[in-house]
Amino acid sequence: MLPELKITQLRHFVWVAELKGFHAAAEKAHRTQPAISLSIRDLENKLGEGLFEKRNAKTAKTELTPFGRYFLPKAKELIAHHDRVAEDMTLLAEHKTGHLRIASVPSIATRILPELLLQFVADSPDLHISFFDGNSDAVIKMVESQEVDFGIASLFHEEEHSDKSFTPIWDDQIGVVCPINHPIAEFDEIHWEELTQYRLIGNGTSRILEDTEASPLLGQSQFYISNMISLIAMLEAGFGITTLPWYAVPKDSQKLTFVPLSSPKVIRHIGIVQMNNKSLSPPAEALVEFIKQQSQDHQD
Amino acid sequence: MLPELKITQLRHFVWVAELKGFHAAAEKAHRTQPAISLSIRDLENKLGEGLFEKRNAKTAKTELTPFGRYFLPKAKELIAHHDRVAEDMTLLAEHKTGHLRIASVPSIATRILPELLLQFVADSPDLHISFFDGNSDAVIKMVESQEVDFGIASLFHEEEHSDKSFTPIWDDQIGVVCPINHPIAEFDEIHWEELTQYRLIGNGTSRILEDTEASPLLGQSQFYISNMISLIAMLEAGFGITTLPWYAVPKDSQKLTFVPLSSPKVIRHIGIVQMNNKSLSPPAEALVEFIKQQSQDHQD
DNA sequence: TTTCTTTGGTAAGGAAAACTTATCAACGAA
DNA sequence: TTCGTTGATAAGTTTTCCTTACCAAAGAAA
Repeated sequence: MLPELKITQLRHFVWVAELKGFHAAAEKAHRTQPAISLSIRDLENKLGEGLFEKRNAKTAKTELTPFGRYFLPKAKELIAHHDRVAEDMTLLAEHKTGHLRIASVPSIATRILPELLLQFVADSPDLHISFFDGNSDAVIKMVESQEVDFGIASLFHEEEHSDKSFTPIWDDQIGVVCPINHPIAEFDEIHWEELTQYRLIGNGTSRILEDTEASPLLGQSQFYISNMISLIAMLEAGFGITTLPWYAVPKDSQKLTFVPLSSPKVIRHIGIVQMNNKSLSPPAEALVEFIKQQSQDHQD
Repeated sequence: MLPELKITQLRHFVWVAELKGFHAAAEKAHRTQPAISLSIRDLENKLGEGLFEKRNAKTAKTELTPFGRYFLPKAKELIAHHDRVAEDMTLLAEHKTGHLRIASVPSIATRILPELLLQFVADSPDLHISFFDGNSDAVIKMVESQEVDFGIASLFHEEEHSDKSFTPIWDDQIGVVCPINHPIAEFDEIHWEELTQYRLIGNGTSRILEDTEASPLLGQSQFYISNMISLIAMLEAGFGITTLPWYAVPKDSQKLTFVPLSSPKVIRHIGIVQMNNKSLSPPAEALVEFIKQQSQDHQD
């Protein structure tokens, strides 16, 4: 019942009106002049009224009818609205804008994400990012409840989470962290049994060793420190040694060093967790791609 | 560079989203389901991002992606805006709304226009009308300066006004107005020379007779009254008689009667004056058409 | 389980819309 | 007058859109 006005037609109309000529408008539209003529005529038919003064008669200038004059600002507004929406959506699709929510385990959150996000955000000034951290279980829970677009976690058992998918990105090897002047600091790698003679401090990541041959180490620990800051302080004070995944070791520590465990060689796969049937928002998708790309580059 | 979103496509998208299905949307759009599928796919390609969750996979329900969810309200707004504009313009073209300015000579203004406008406005509740009256010269001036959309006037000499067009509507015959008990009230028509024996009052319309054989009458007039109300009062008081065009005679006078002049038979053509190269606004055009139609009907 | 029904996606052909080239008439300027 | 410009018009082609016919997947019912 209502006519369906095409944005293109409105543009033609506005151009003819503002450039005062069909030829000029045609050039601007990258069309030929008859195309514009027909487009305008069609628009006039749809609206049921002439937009320009009868142009076959002796009139020289292309001039709007009162009806056309009334229509012009409305057409311009509608075009502007359309362009605003189109631009918004395009920017969003190109992840230049939007809101991104992610959750990550602390190790990646502190060691990897900061500079990675910095790079990612560089050409997306309007992108808002909400960031949460927690252990892998917490991260997975947030993915499940869709509080976040995706999560970065380890300890992922596909059997228990058939509704989610896991894409491994980082291989995080467990090793021993000790002061640089500690005897084992010289080692290139170390066997778990060699640790028994030292004071081992347990921490939140220790349970990774639970199902390995090194599990006896866990019972041996006299100290358990869950807070990472405190743990590092204790280690730096020479209080003892601990096992940690590589990415959980502070990057710039002058006083600590990392020696990989050769046996058991425990590799913790950390990667991206997302819901299977939910596709990601464009910025989220873009970040995931960016992460994959970056980790690829770093491996080469 | 920016994609050009078609309103139709947006409608399809909104329908699929709100009716939660392509089939339902297809029915609403009076299209087949594949048409909707293709329309949505095209829209997705334009935006560069999926709007609905991948539907080939095991997902049952038609569900929006986050991107689609974000787009939905914007699409609805844009459609609403479009419809508002389309409706506005359609109403305007159908003269259901708008602003109409006309000028008319008093005779038509008082005798014809009131009930004619009443009829015309009946189905156009939002139509605003500005009305001016004046003698023919004044009316034509207002048309020239485009203060009014068109004018209703007589005394039109095409030679002097080649930039305007005149459409005669009413034929207004000059006659004698006298009290009903006056001797000439009995006549069916009258010759100008028969008037010389009575006291003739001149008025604003008298100069119509200037170029006719009856011009001697003008010099004979002892009284001249320009104001119509006063003139009528004088006539009703039996002070004398006058010549007037038929349409200038008060319609419902109980005390006066009109006797046409048979010689000279002076017919004053009253009609519509408008600019040649300016087309009328839709309501103006509609009123002109309405007037033509009405006068036609009344003649039959 | 198998079958039926519903979902939407895909392919191929045809109708409709949009655009092109070629041409025309009208007007203004040189 | 002639030329250069305006936009309208006709005919034909390209592109877009839509249709019919068919398919695969998944949920419901037998």
